[in-house]
Amino acid sequence: MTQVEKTAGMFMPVTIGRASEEIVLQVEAAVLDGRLAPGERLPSERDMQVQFGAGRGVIREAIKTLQQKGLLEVRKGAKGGAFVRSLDVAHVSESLALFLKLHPVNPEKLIEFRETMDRAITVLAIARGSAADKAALLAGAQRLEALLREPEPDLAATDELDRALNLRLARMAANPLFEWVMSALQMGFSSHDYALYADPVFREKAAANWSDTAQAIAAGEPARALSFIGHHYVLLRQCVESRSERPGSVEVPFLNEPSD
Amino acid sequence: MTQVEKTAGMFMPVTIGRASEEIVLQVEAAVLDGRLAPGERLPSERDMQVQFGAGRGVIREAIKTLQQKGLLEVRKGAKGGAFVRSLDVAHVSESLALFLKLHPVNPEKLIEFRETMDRAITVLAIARGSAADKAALLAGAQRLEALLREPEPDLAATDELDRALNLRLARMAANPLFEWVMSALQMGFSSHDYALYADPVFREKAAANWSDTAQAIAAGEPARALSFIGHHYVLLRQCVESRSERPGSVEVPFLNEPSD
DNA sequence: TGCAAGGTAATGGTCGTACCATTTGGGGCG
DNA sequence: CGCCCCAAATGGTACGACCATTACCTTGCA
Repeated sequence: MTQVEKTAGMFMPVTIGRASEEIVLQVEAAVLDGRLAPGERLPSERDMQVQFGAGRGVIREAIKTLQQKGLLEVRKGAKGGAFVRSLDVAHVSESLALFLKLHPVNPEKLIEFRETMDRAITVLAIARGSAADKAALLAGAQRLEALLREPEPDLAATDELDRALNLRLARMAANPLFEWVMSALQMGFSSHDYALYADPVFREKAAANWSDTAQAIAAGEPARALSFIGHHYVLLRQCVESRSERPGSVEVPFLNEPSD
Repeated sequence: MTQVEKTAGMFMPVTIGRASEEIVLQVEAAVLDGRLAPGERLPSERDMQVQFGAGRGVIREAIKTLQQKGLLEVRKGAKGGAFVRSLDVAHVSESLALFLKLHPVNPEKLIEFRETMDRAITVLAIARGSAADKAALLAGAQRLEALLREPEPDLAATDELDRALNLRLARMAANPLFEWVMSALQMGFSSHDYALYADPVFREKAAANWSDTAQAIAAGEPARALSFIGHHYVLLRQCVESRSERPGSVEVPFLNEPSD
């Protein structure tokens, strides 16, 4: 390594307390104030071992922490190493999603919250979404409807498409905070919509309603769109309530284990 | 360790891919489906080394990751070890704060999101909040107004009180999701509010408006309350815009470092 | 000359061992 | 009976070795 490291002198040997925490703080500070930009590469573990005056295990633990924080991305092999990463909103959503998985909420509360978000997002998306976005949303909704009208719908595929559509809609709102929350909600719980599409009674109505909603959005008709959204959540509430009336598997209602 | 570990047979030796990731997944799964409850202690690193059939470094890296996720808390010394922790919303806040530091979102987006939440919360709080809650909210708002009318207001105190009022309002909505999301975003908001209360021009109006809002909520008048909330955000927008017009200290606008 | 195959060096991933630092708890001594 | 000190448990750190993967370069063949 004859090439001069940019990070030469950027880091101080650690002396106090938990060494790895100290390293995390130093690197994090360097990223936050721009001394390290996204895409830049940190020295190799063995070089940092020298710069920080610490053992390699400590360096690796610090990198692991920073990786988990979403600040670093690690590639192996020659020209590999730890690279500064531009933290994306999905990472923050994961954090919230994990929290939500550990704190089960009443389905009604979840529906209430989602409906609130959905209404706000829809209005914003109509105002800000591009024509291409709206066309794509409509096409997706119609594809979802087609999938759901098949005699034996692929629920995994429809669930996935439903998620993608919701996420696209949130993105059209052009406000990362809405995107963050919706994305977290999707990661945190998902089986409501899944259940909605699982029931053949609700499936068709919900599918048609999605298309209607997308059409209203594409046409720039917020009032119509909000009506359809209201309809969607009426269906969802009916579906959830009808399931909770039936005994059996009521105890663990809406948290699906990501079984792998 | 003659005592039988509860975790005996709970974990499988790792064989595939990145070993530490595999361990993280196994422990996370155990926590998520309740096999490991908050407060419980995992085996010692040396024991897990045997259970997972991996080196100690790998175990430690997995623990570090889980610690960073907020799922574990590590204590050293005898009777120490890794303990399952009940993930709190503050952890999500940290994650979001880091994101906001790296991707400063337009203050307008922040305000937009918050206004949406606030309107929904207000309507719910009026419908569901107890009389005692409403009285306490009103009393707090009036105390805030009194504090802000002093010639030299204690901005730290008013900021704290404002925070408490917002949190109380969110709690009155009786939907934990609103409360969590508002909590997670508190620190993104706080410097805006700080600016609002720091400016003597806006201070008085905002203070009076808080009281008006609380009064409308206490009186069960949603339309009035929403009008006042609209007024609040008009003020906030004016304040932010007037600050962004003035050069100087615009670079570091709204995130205050939680220095500890 | 061009391209493909194999070698080589850089680098993260894993393992093992040894030792240090901290905390708990109990046993011995006053 | 109470205080102090030592021993055990356990996380924290260091060092060294080797493996696996990857990018790059050299060599040799067409």
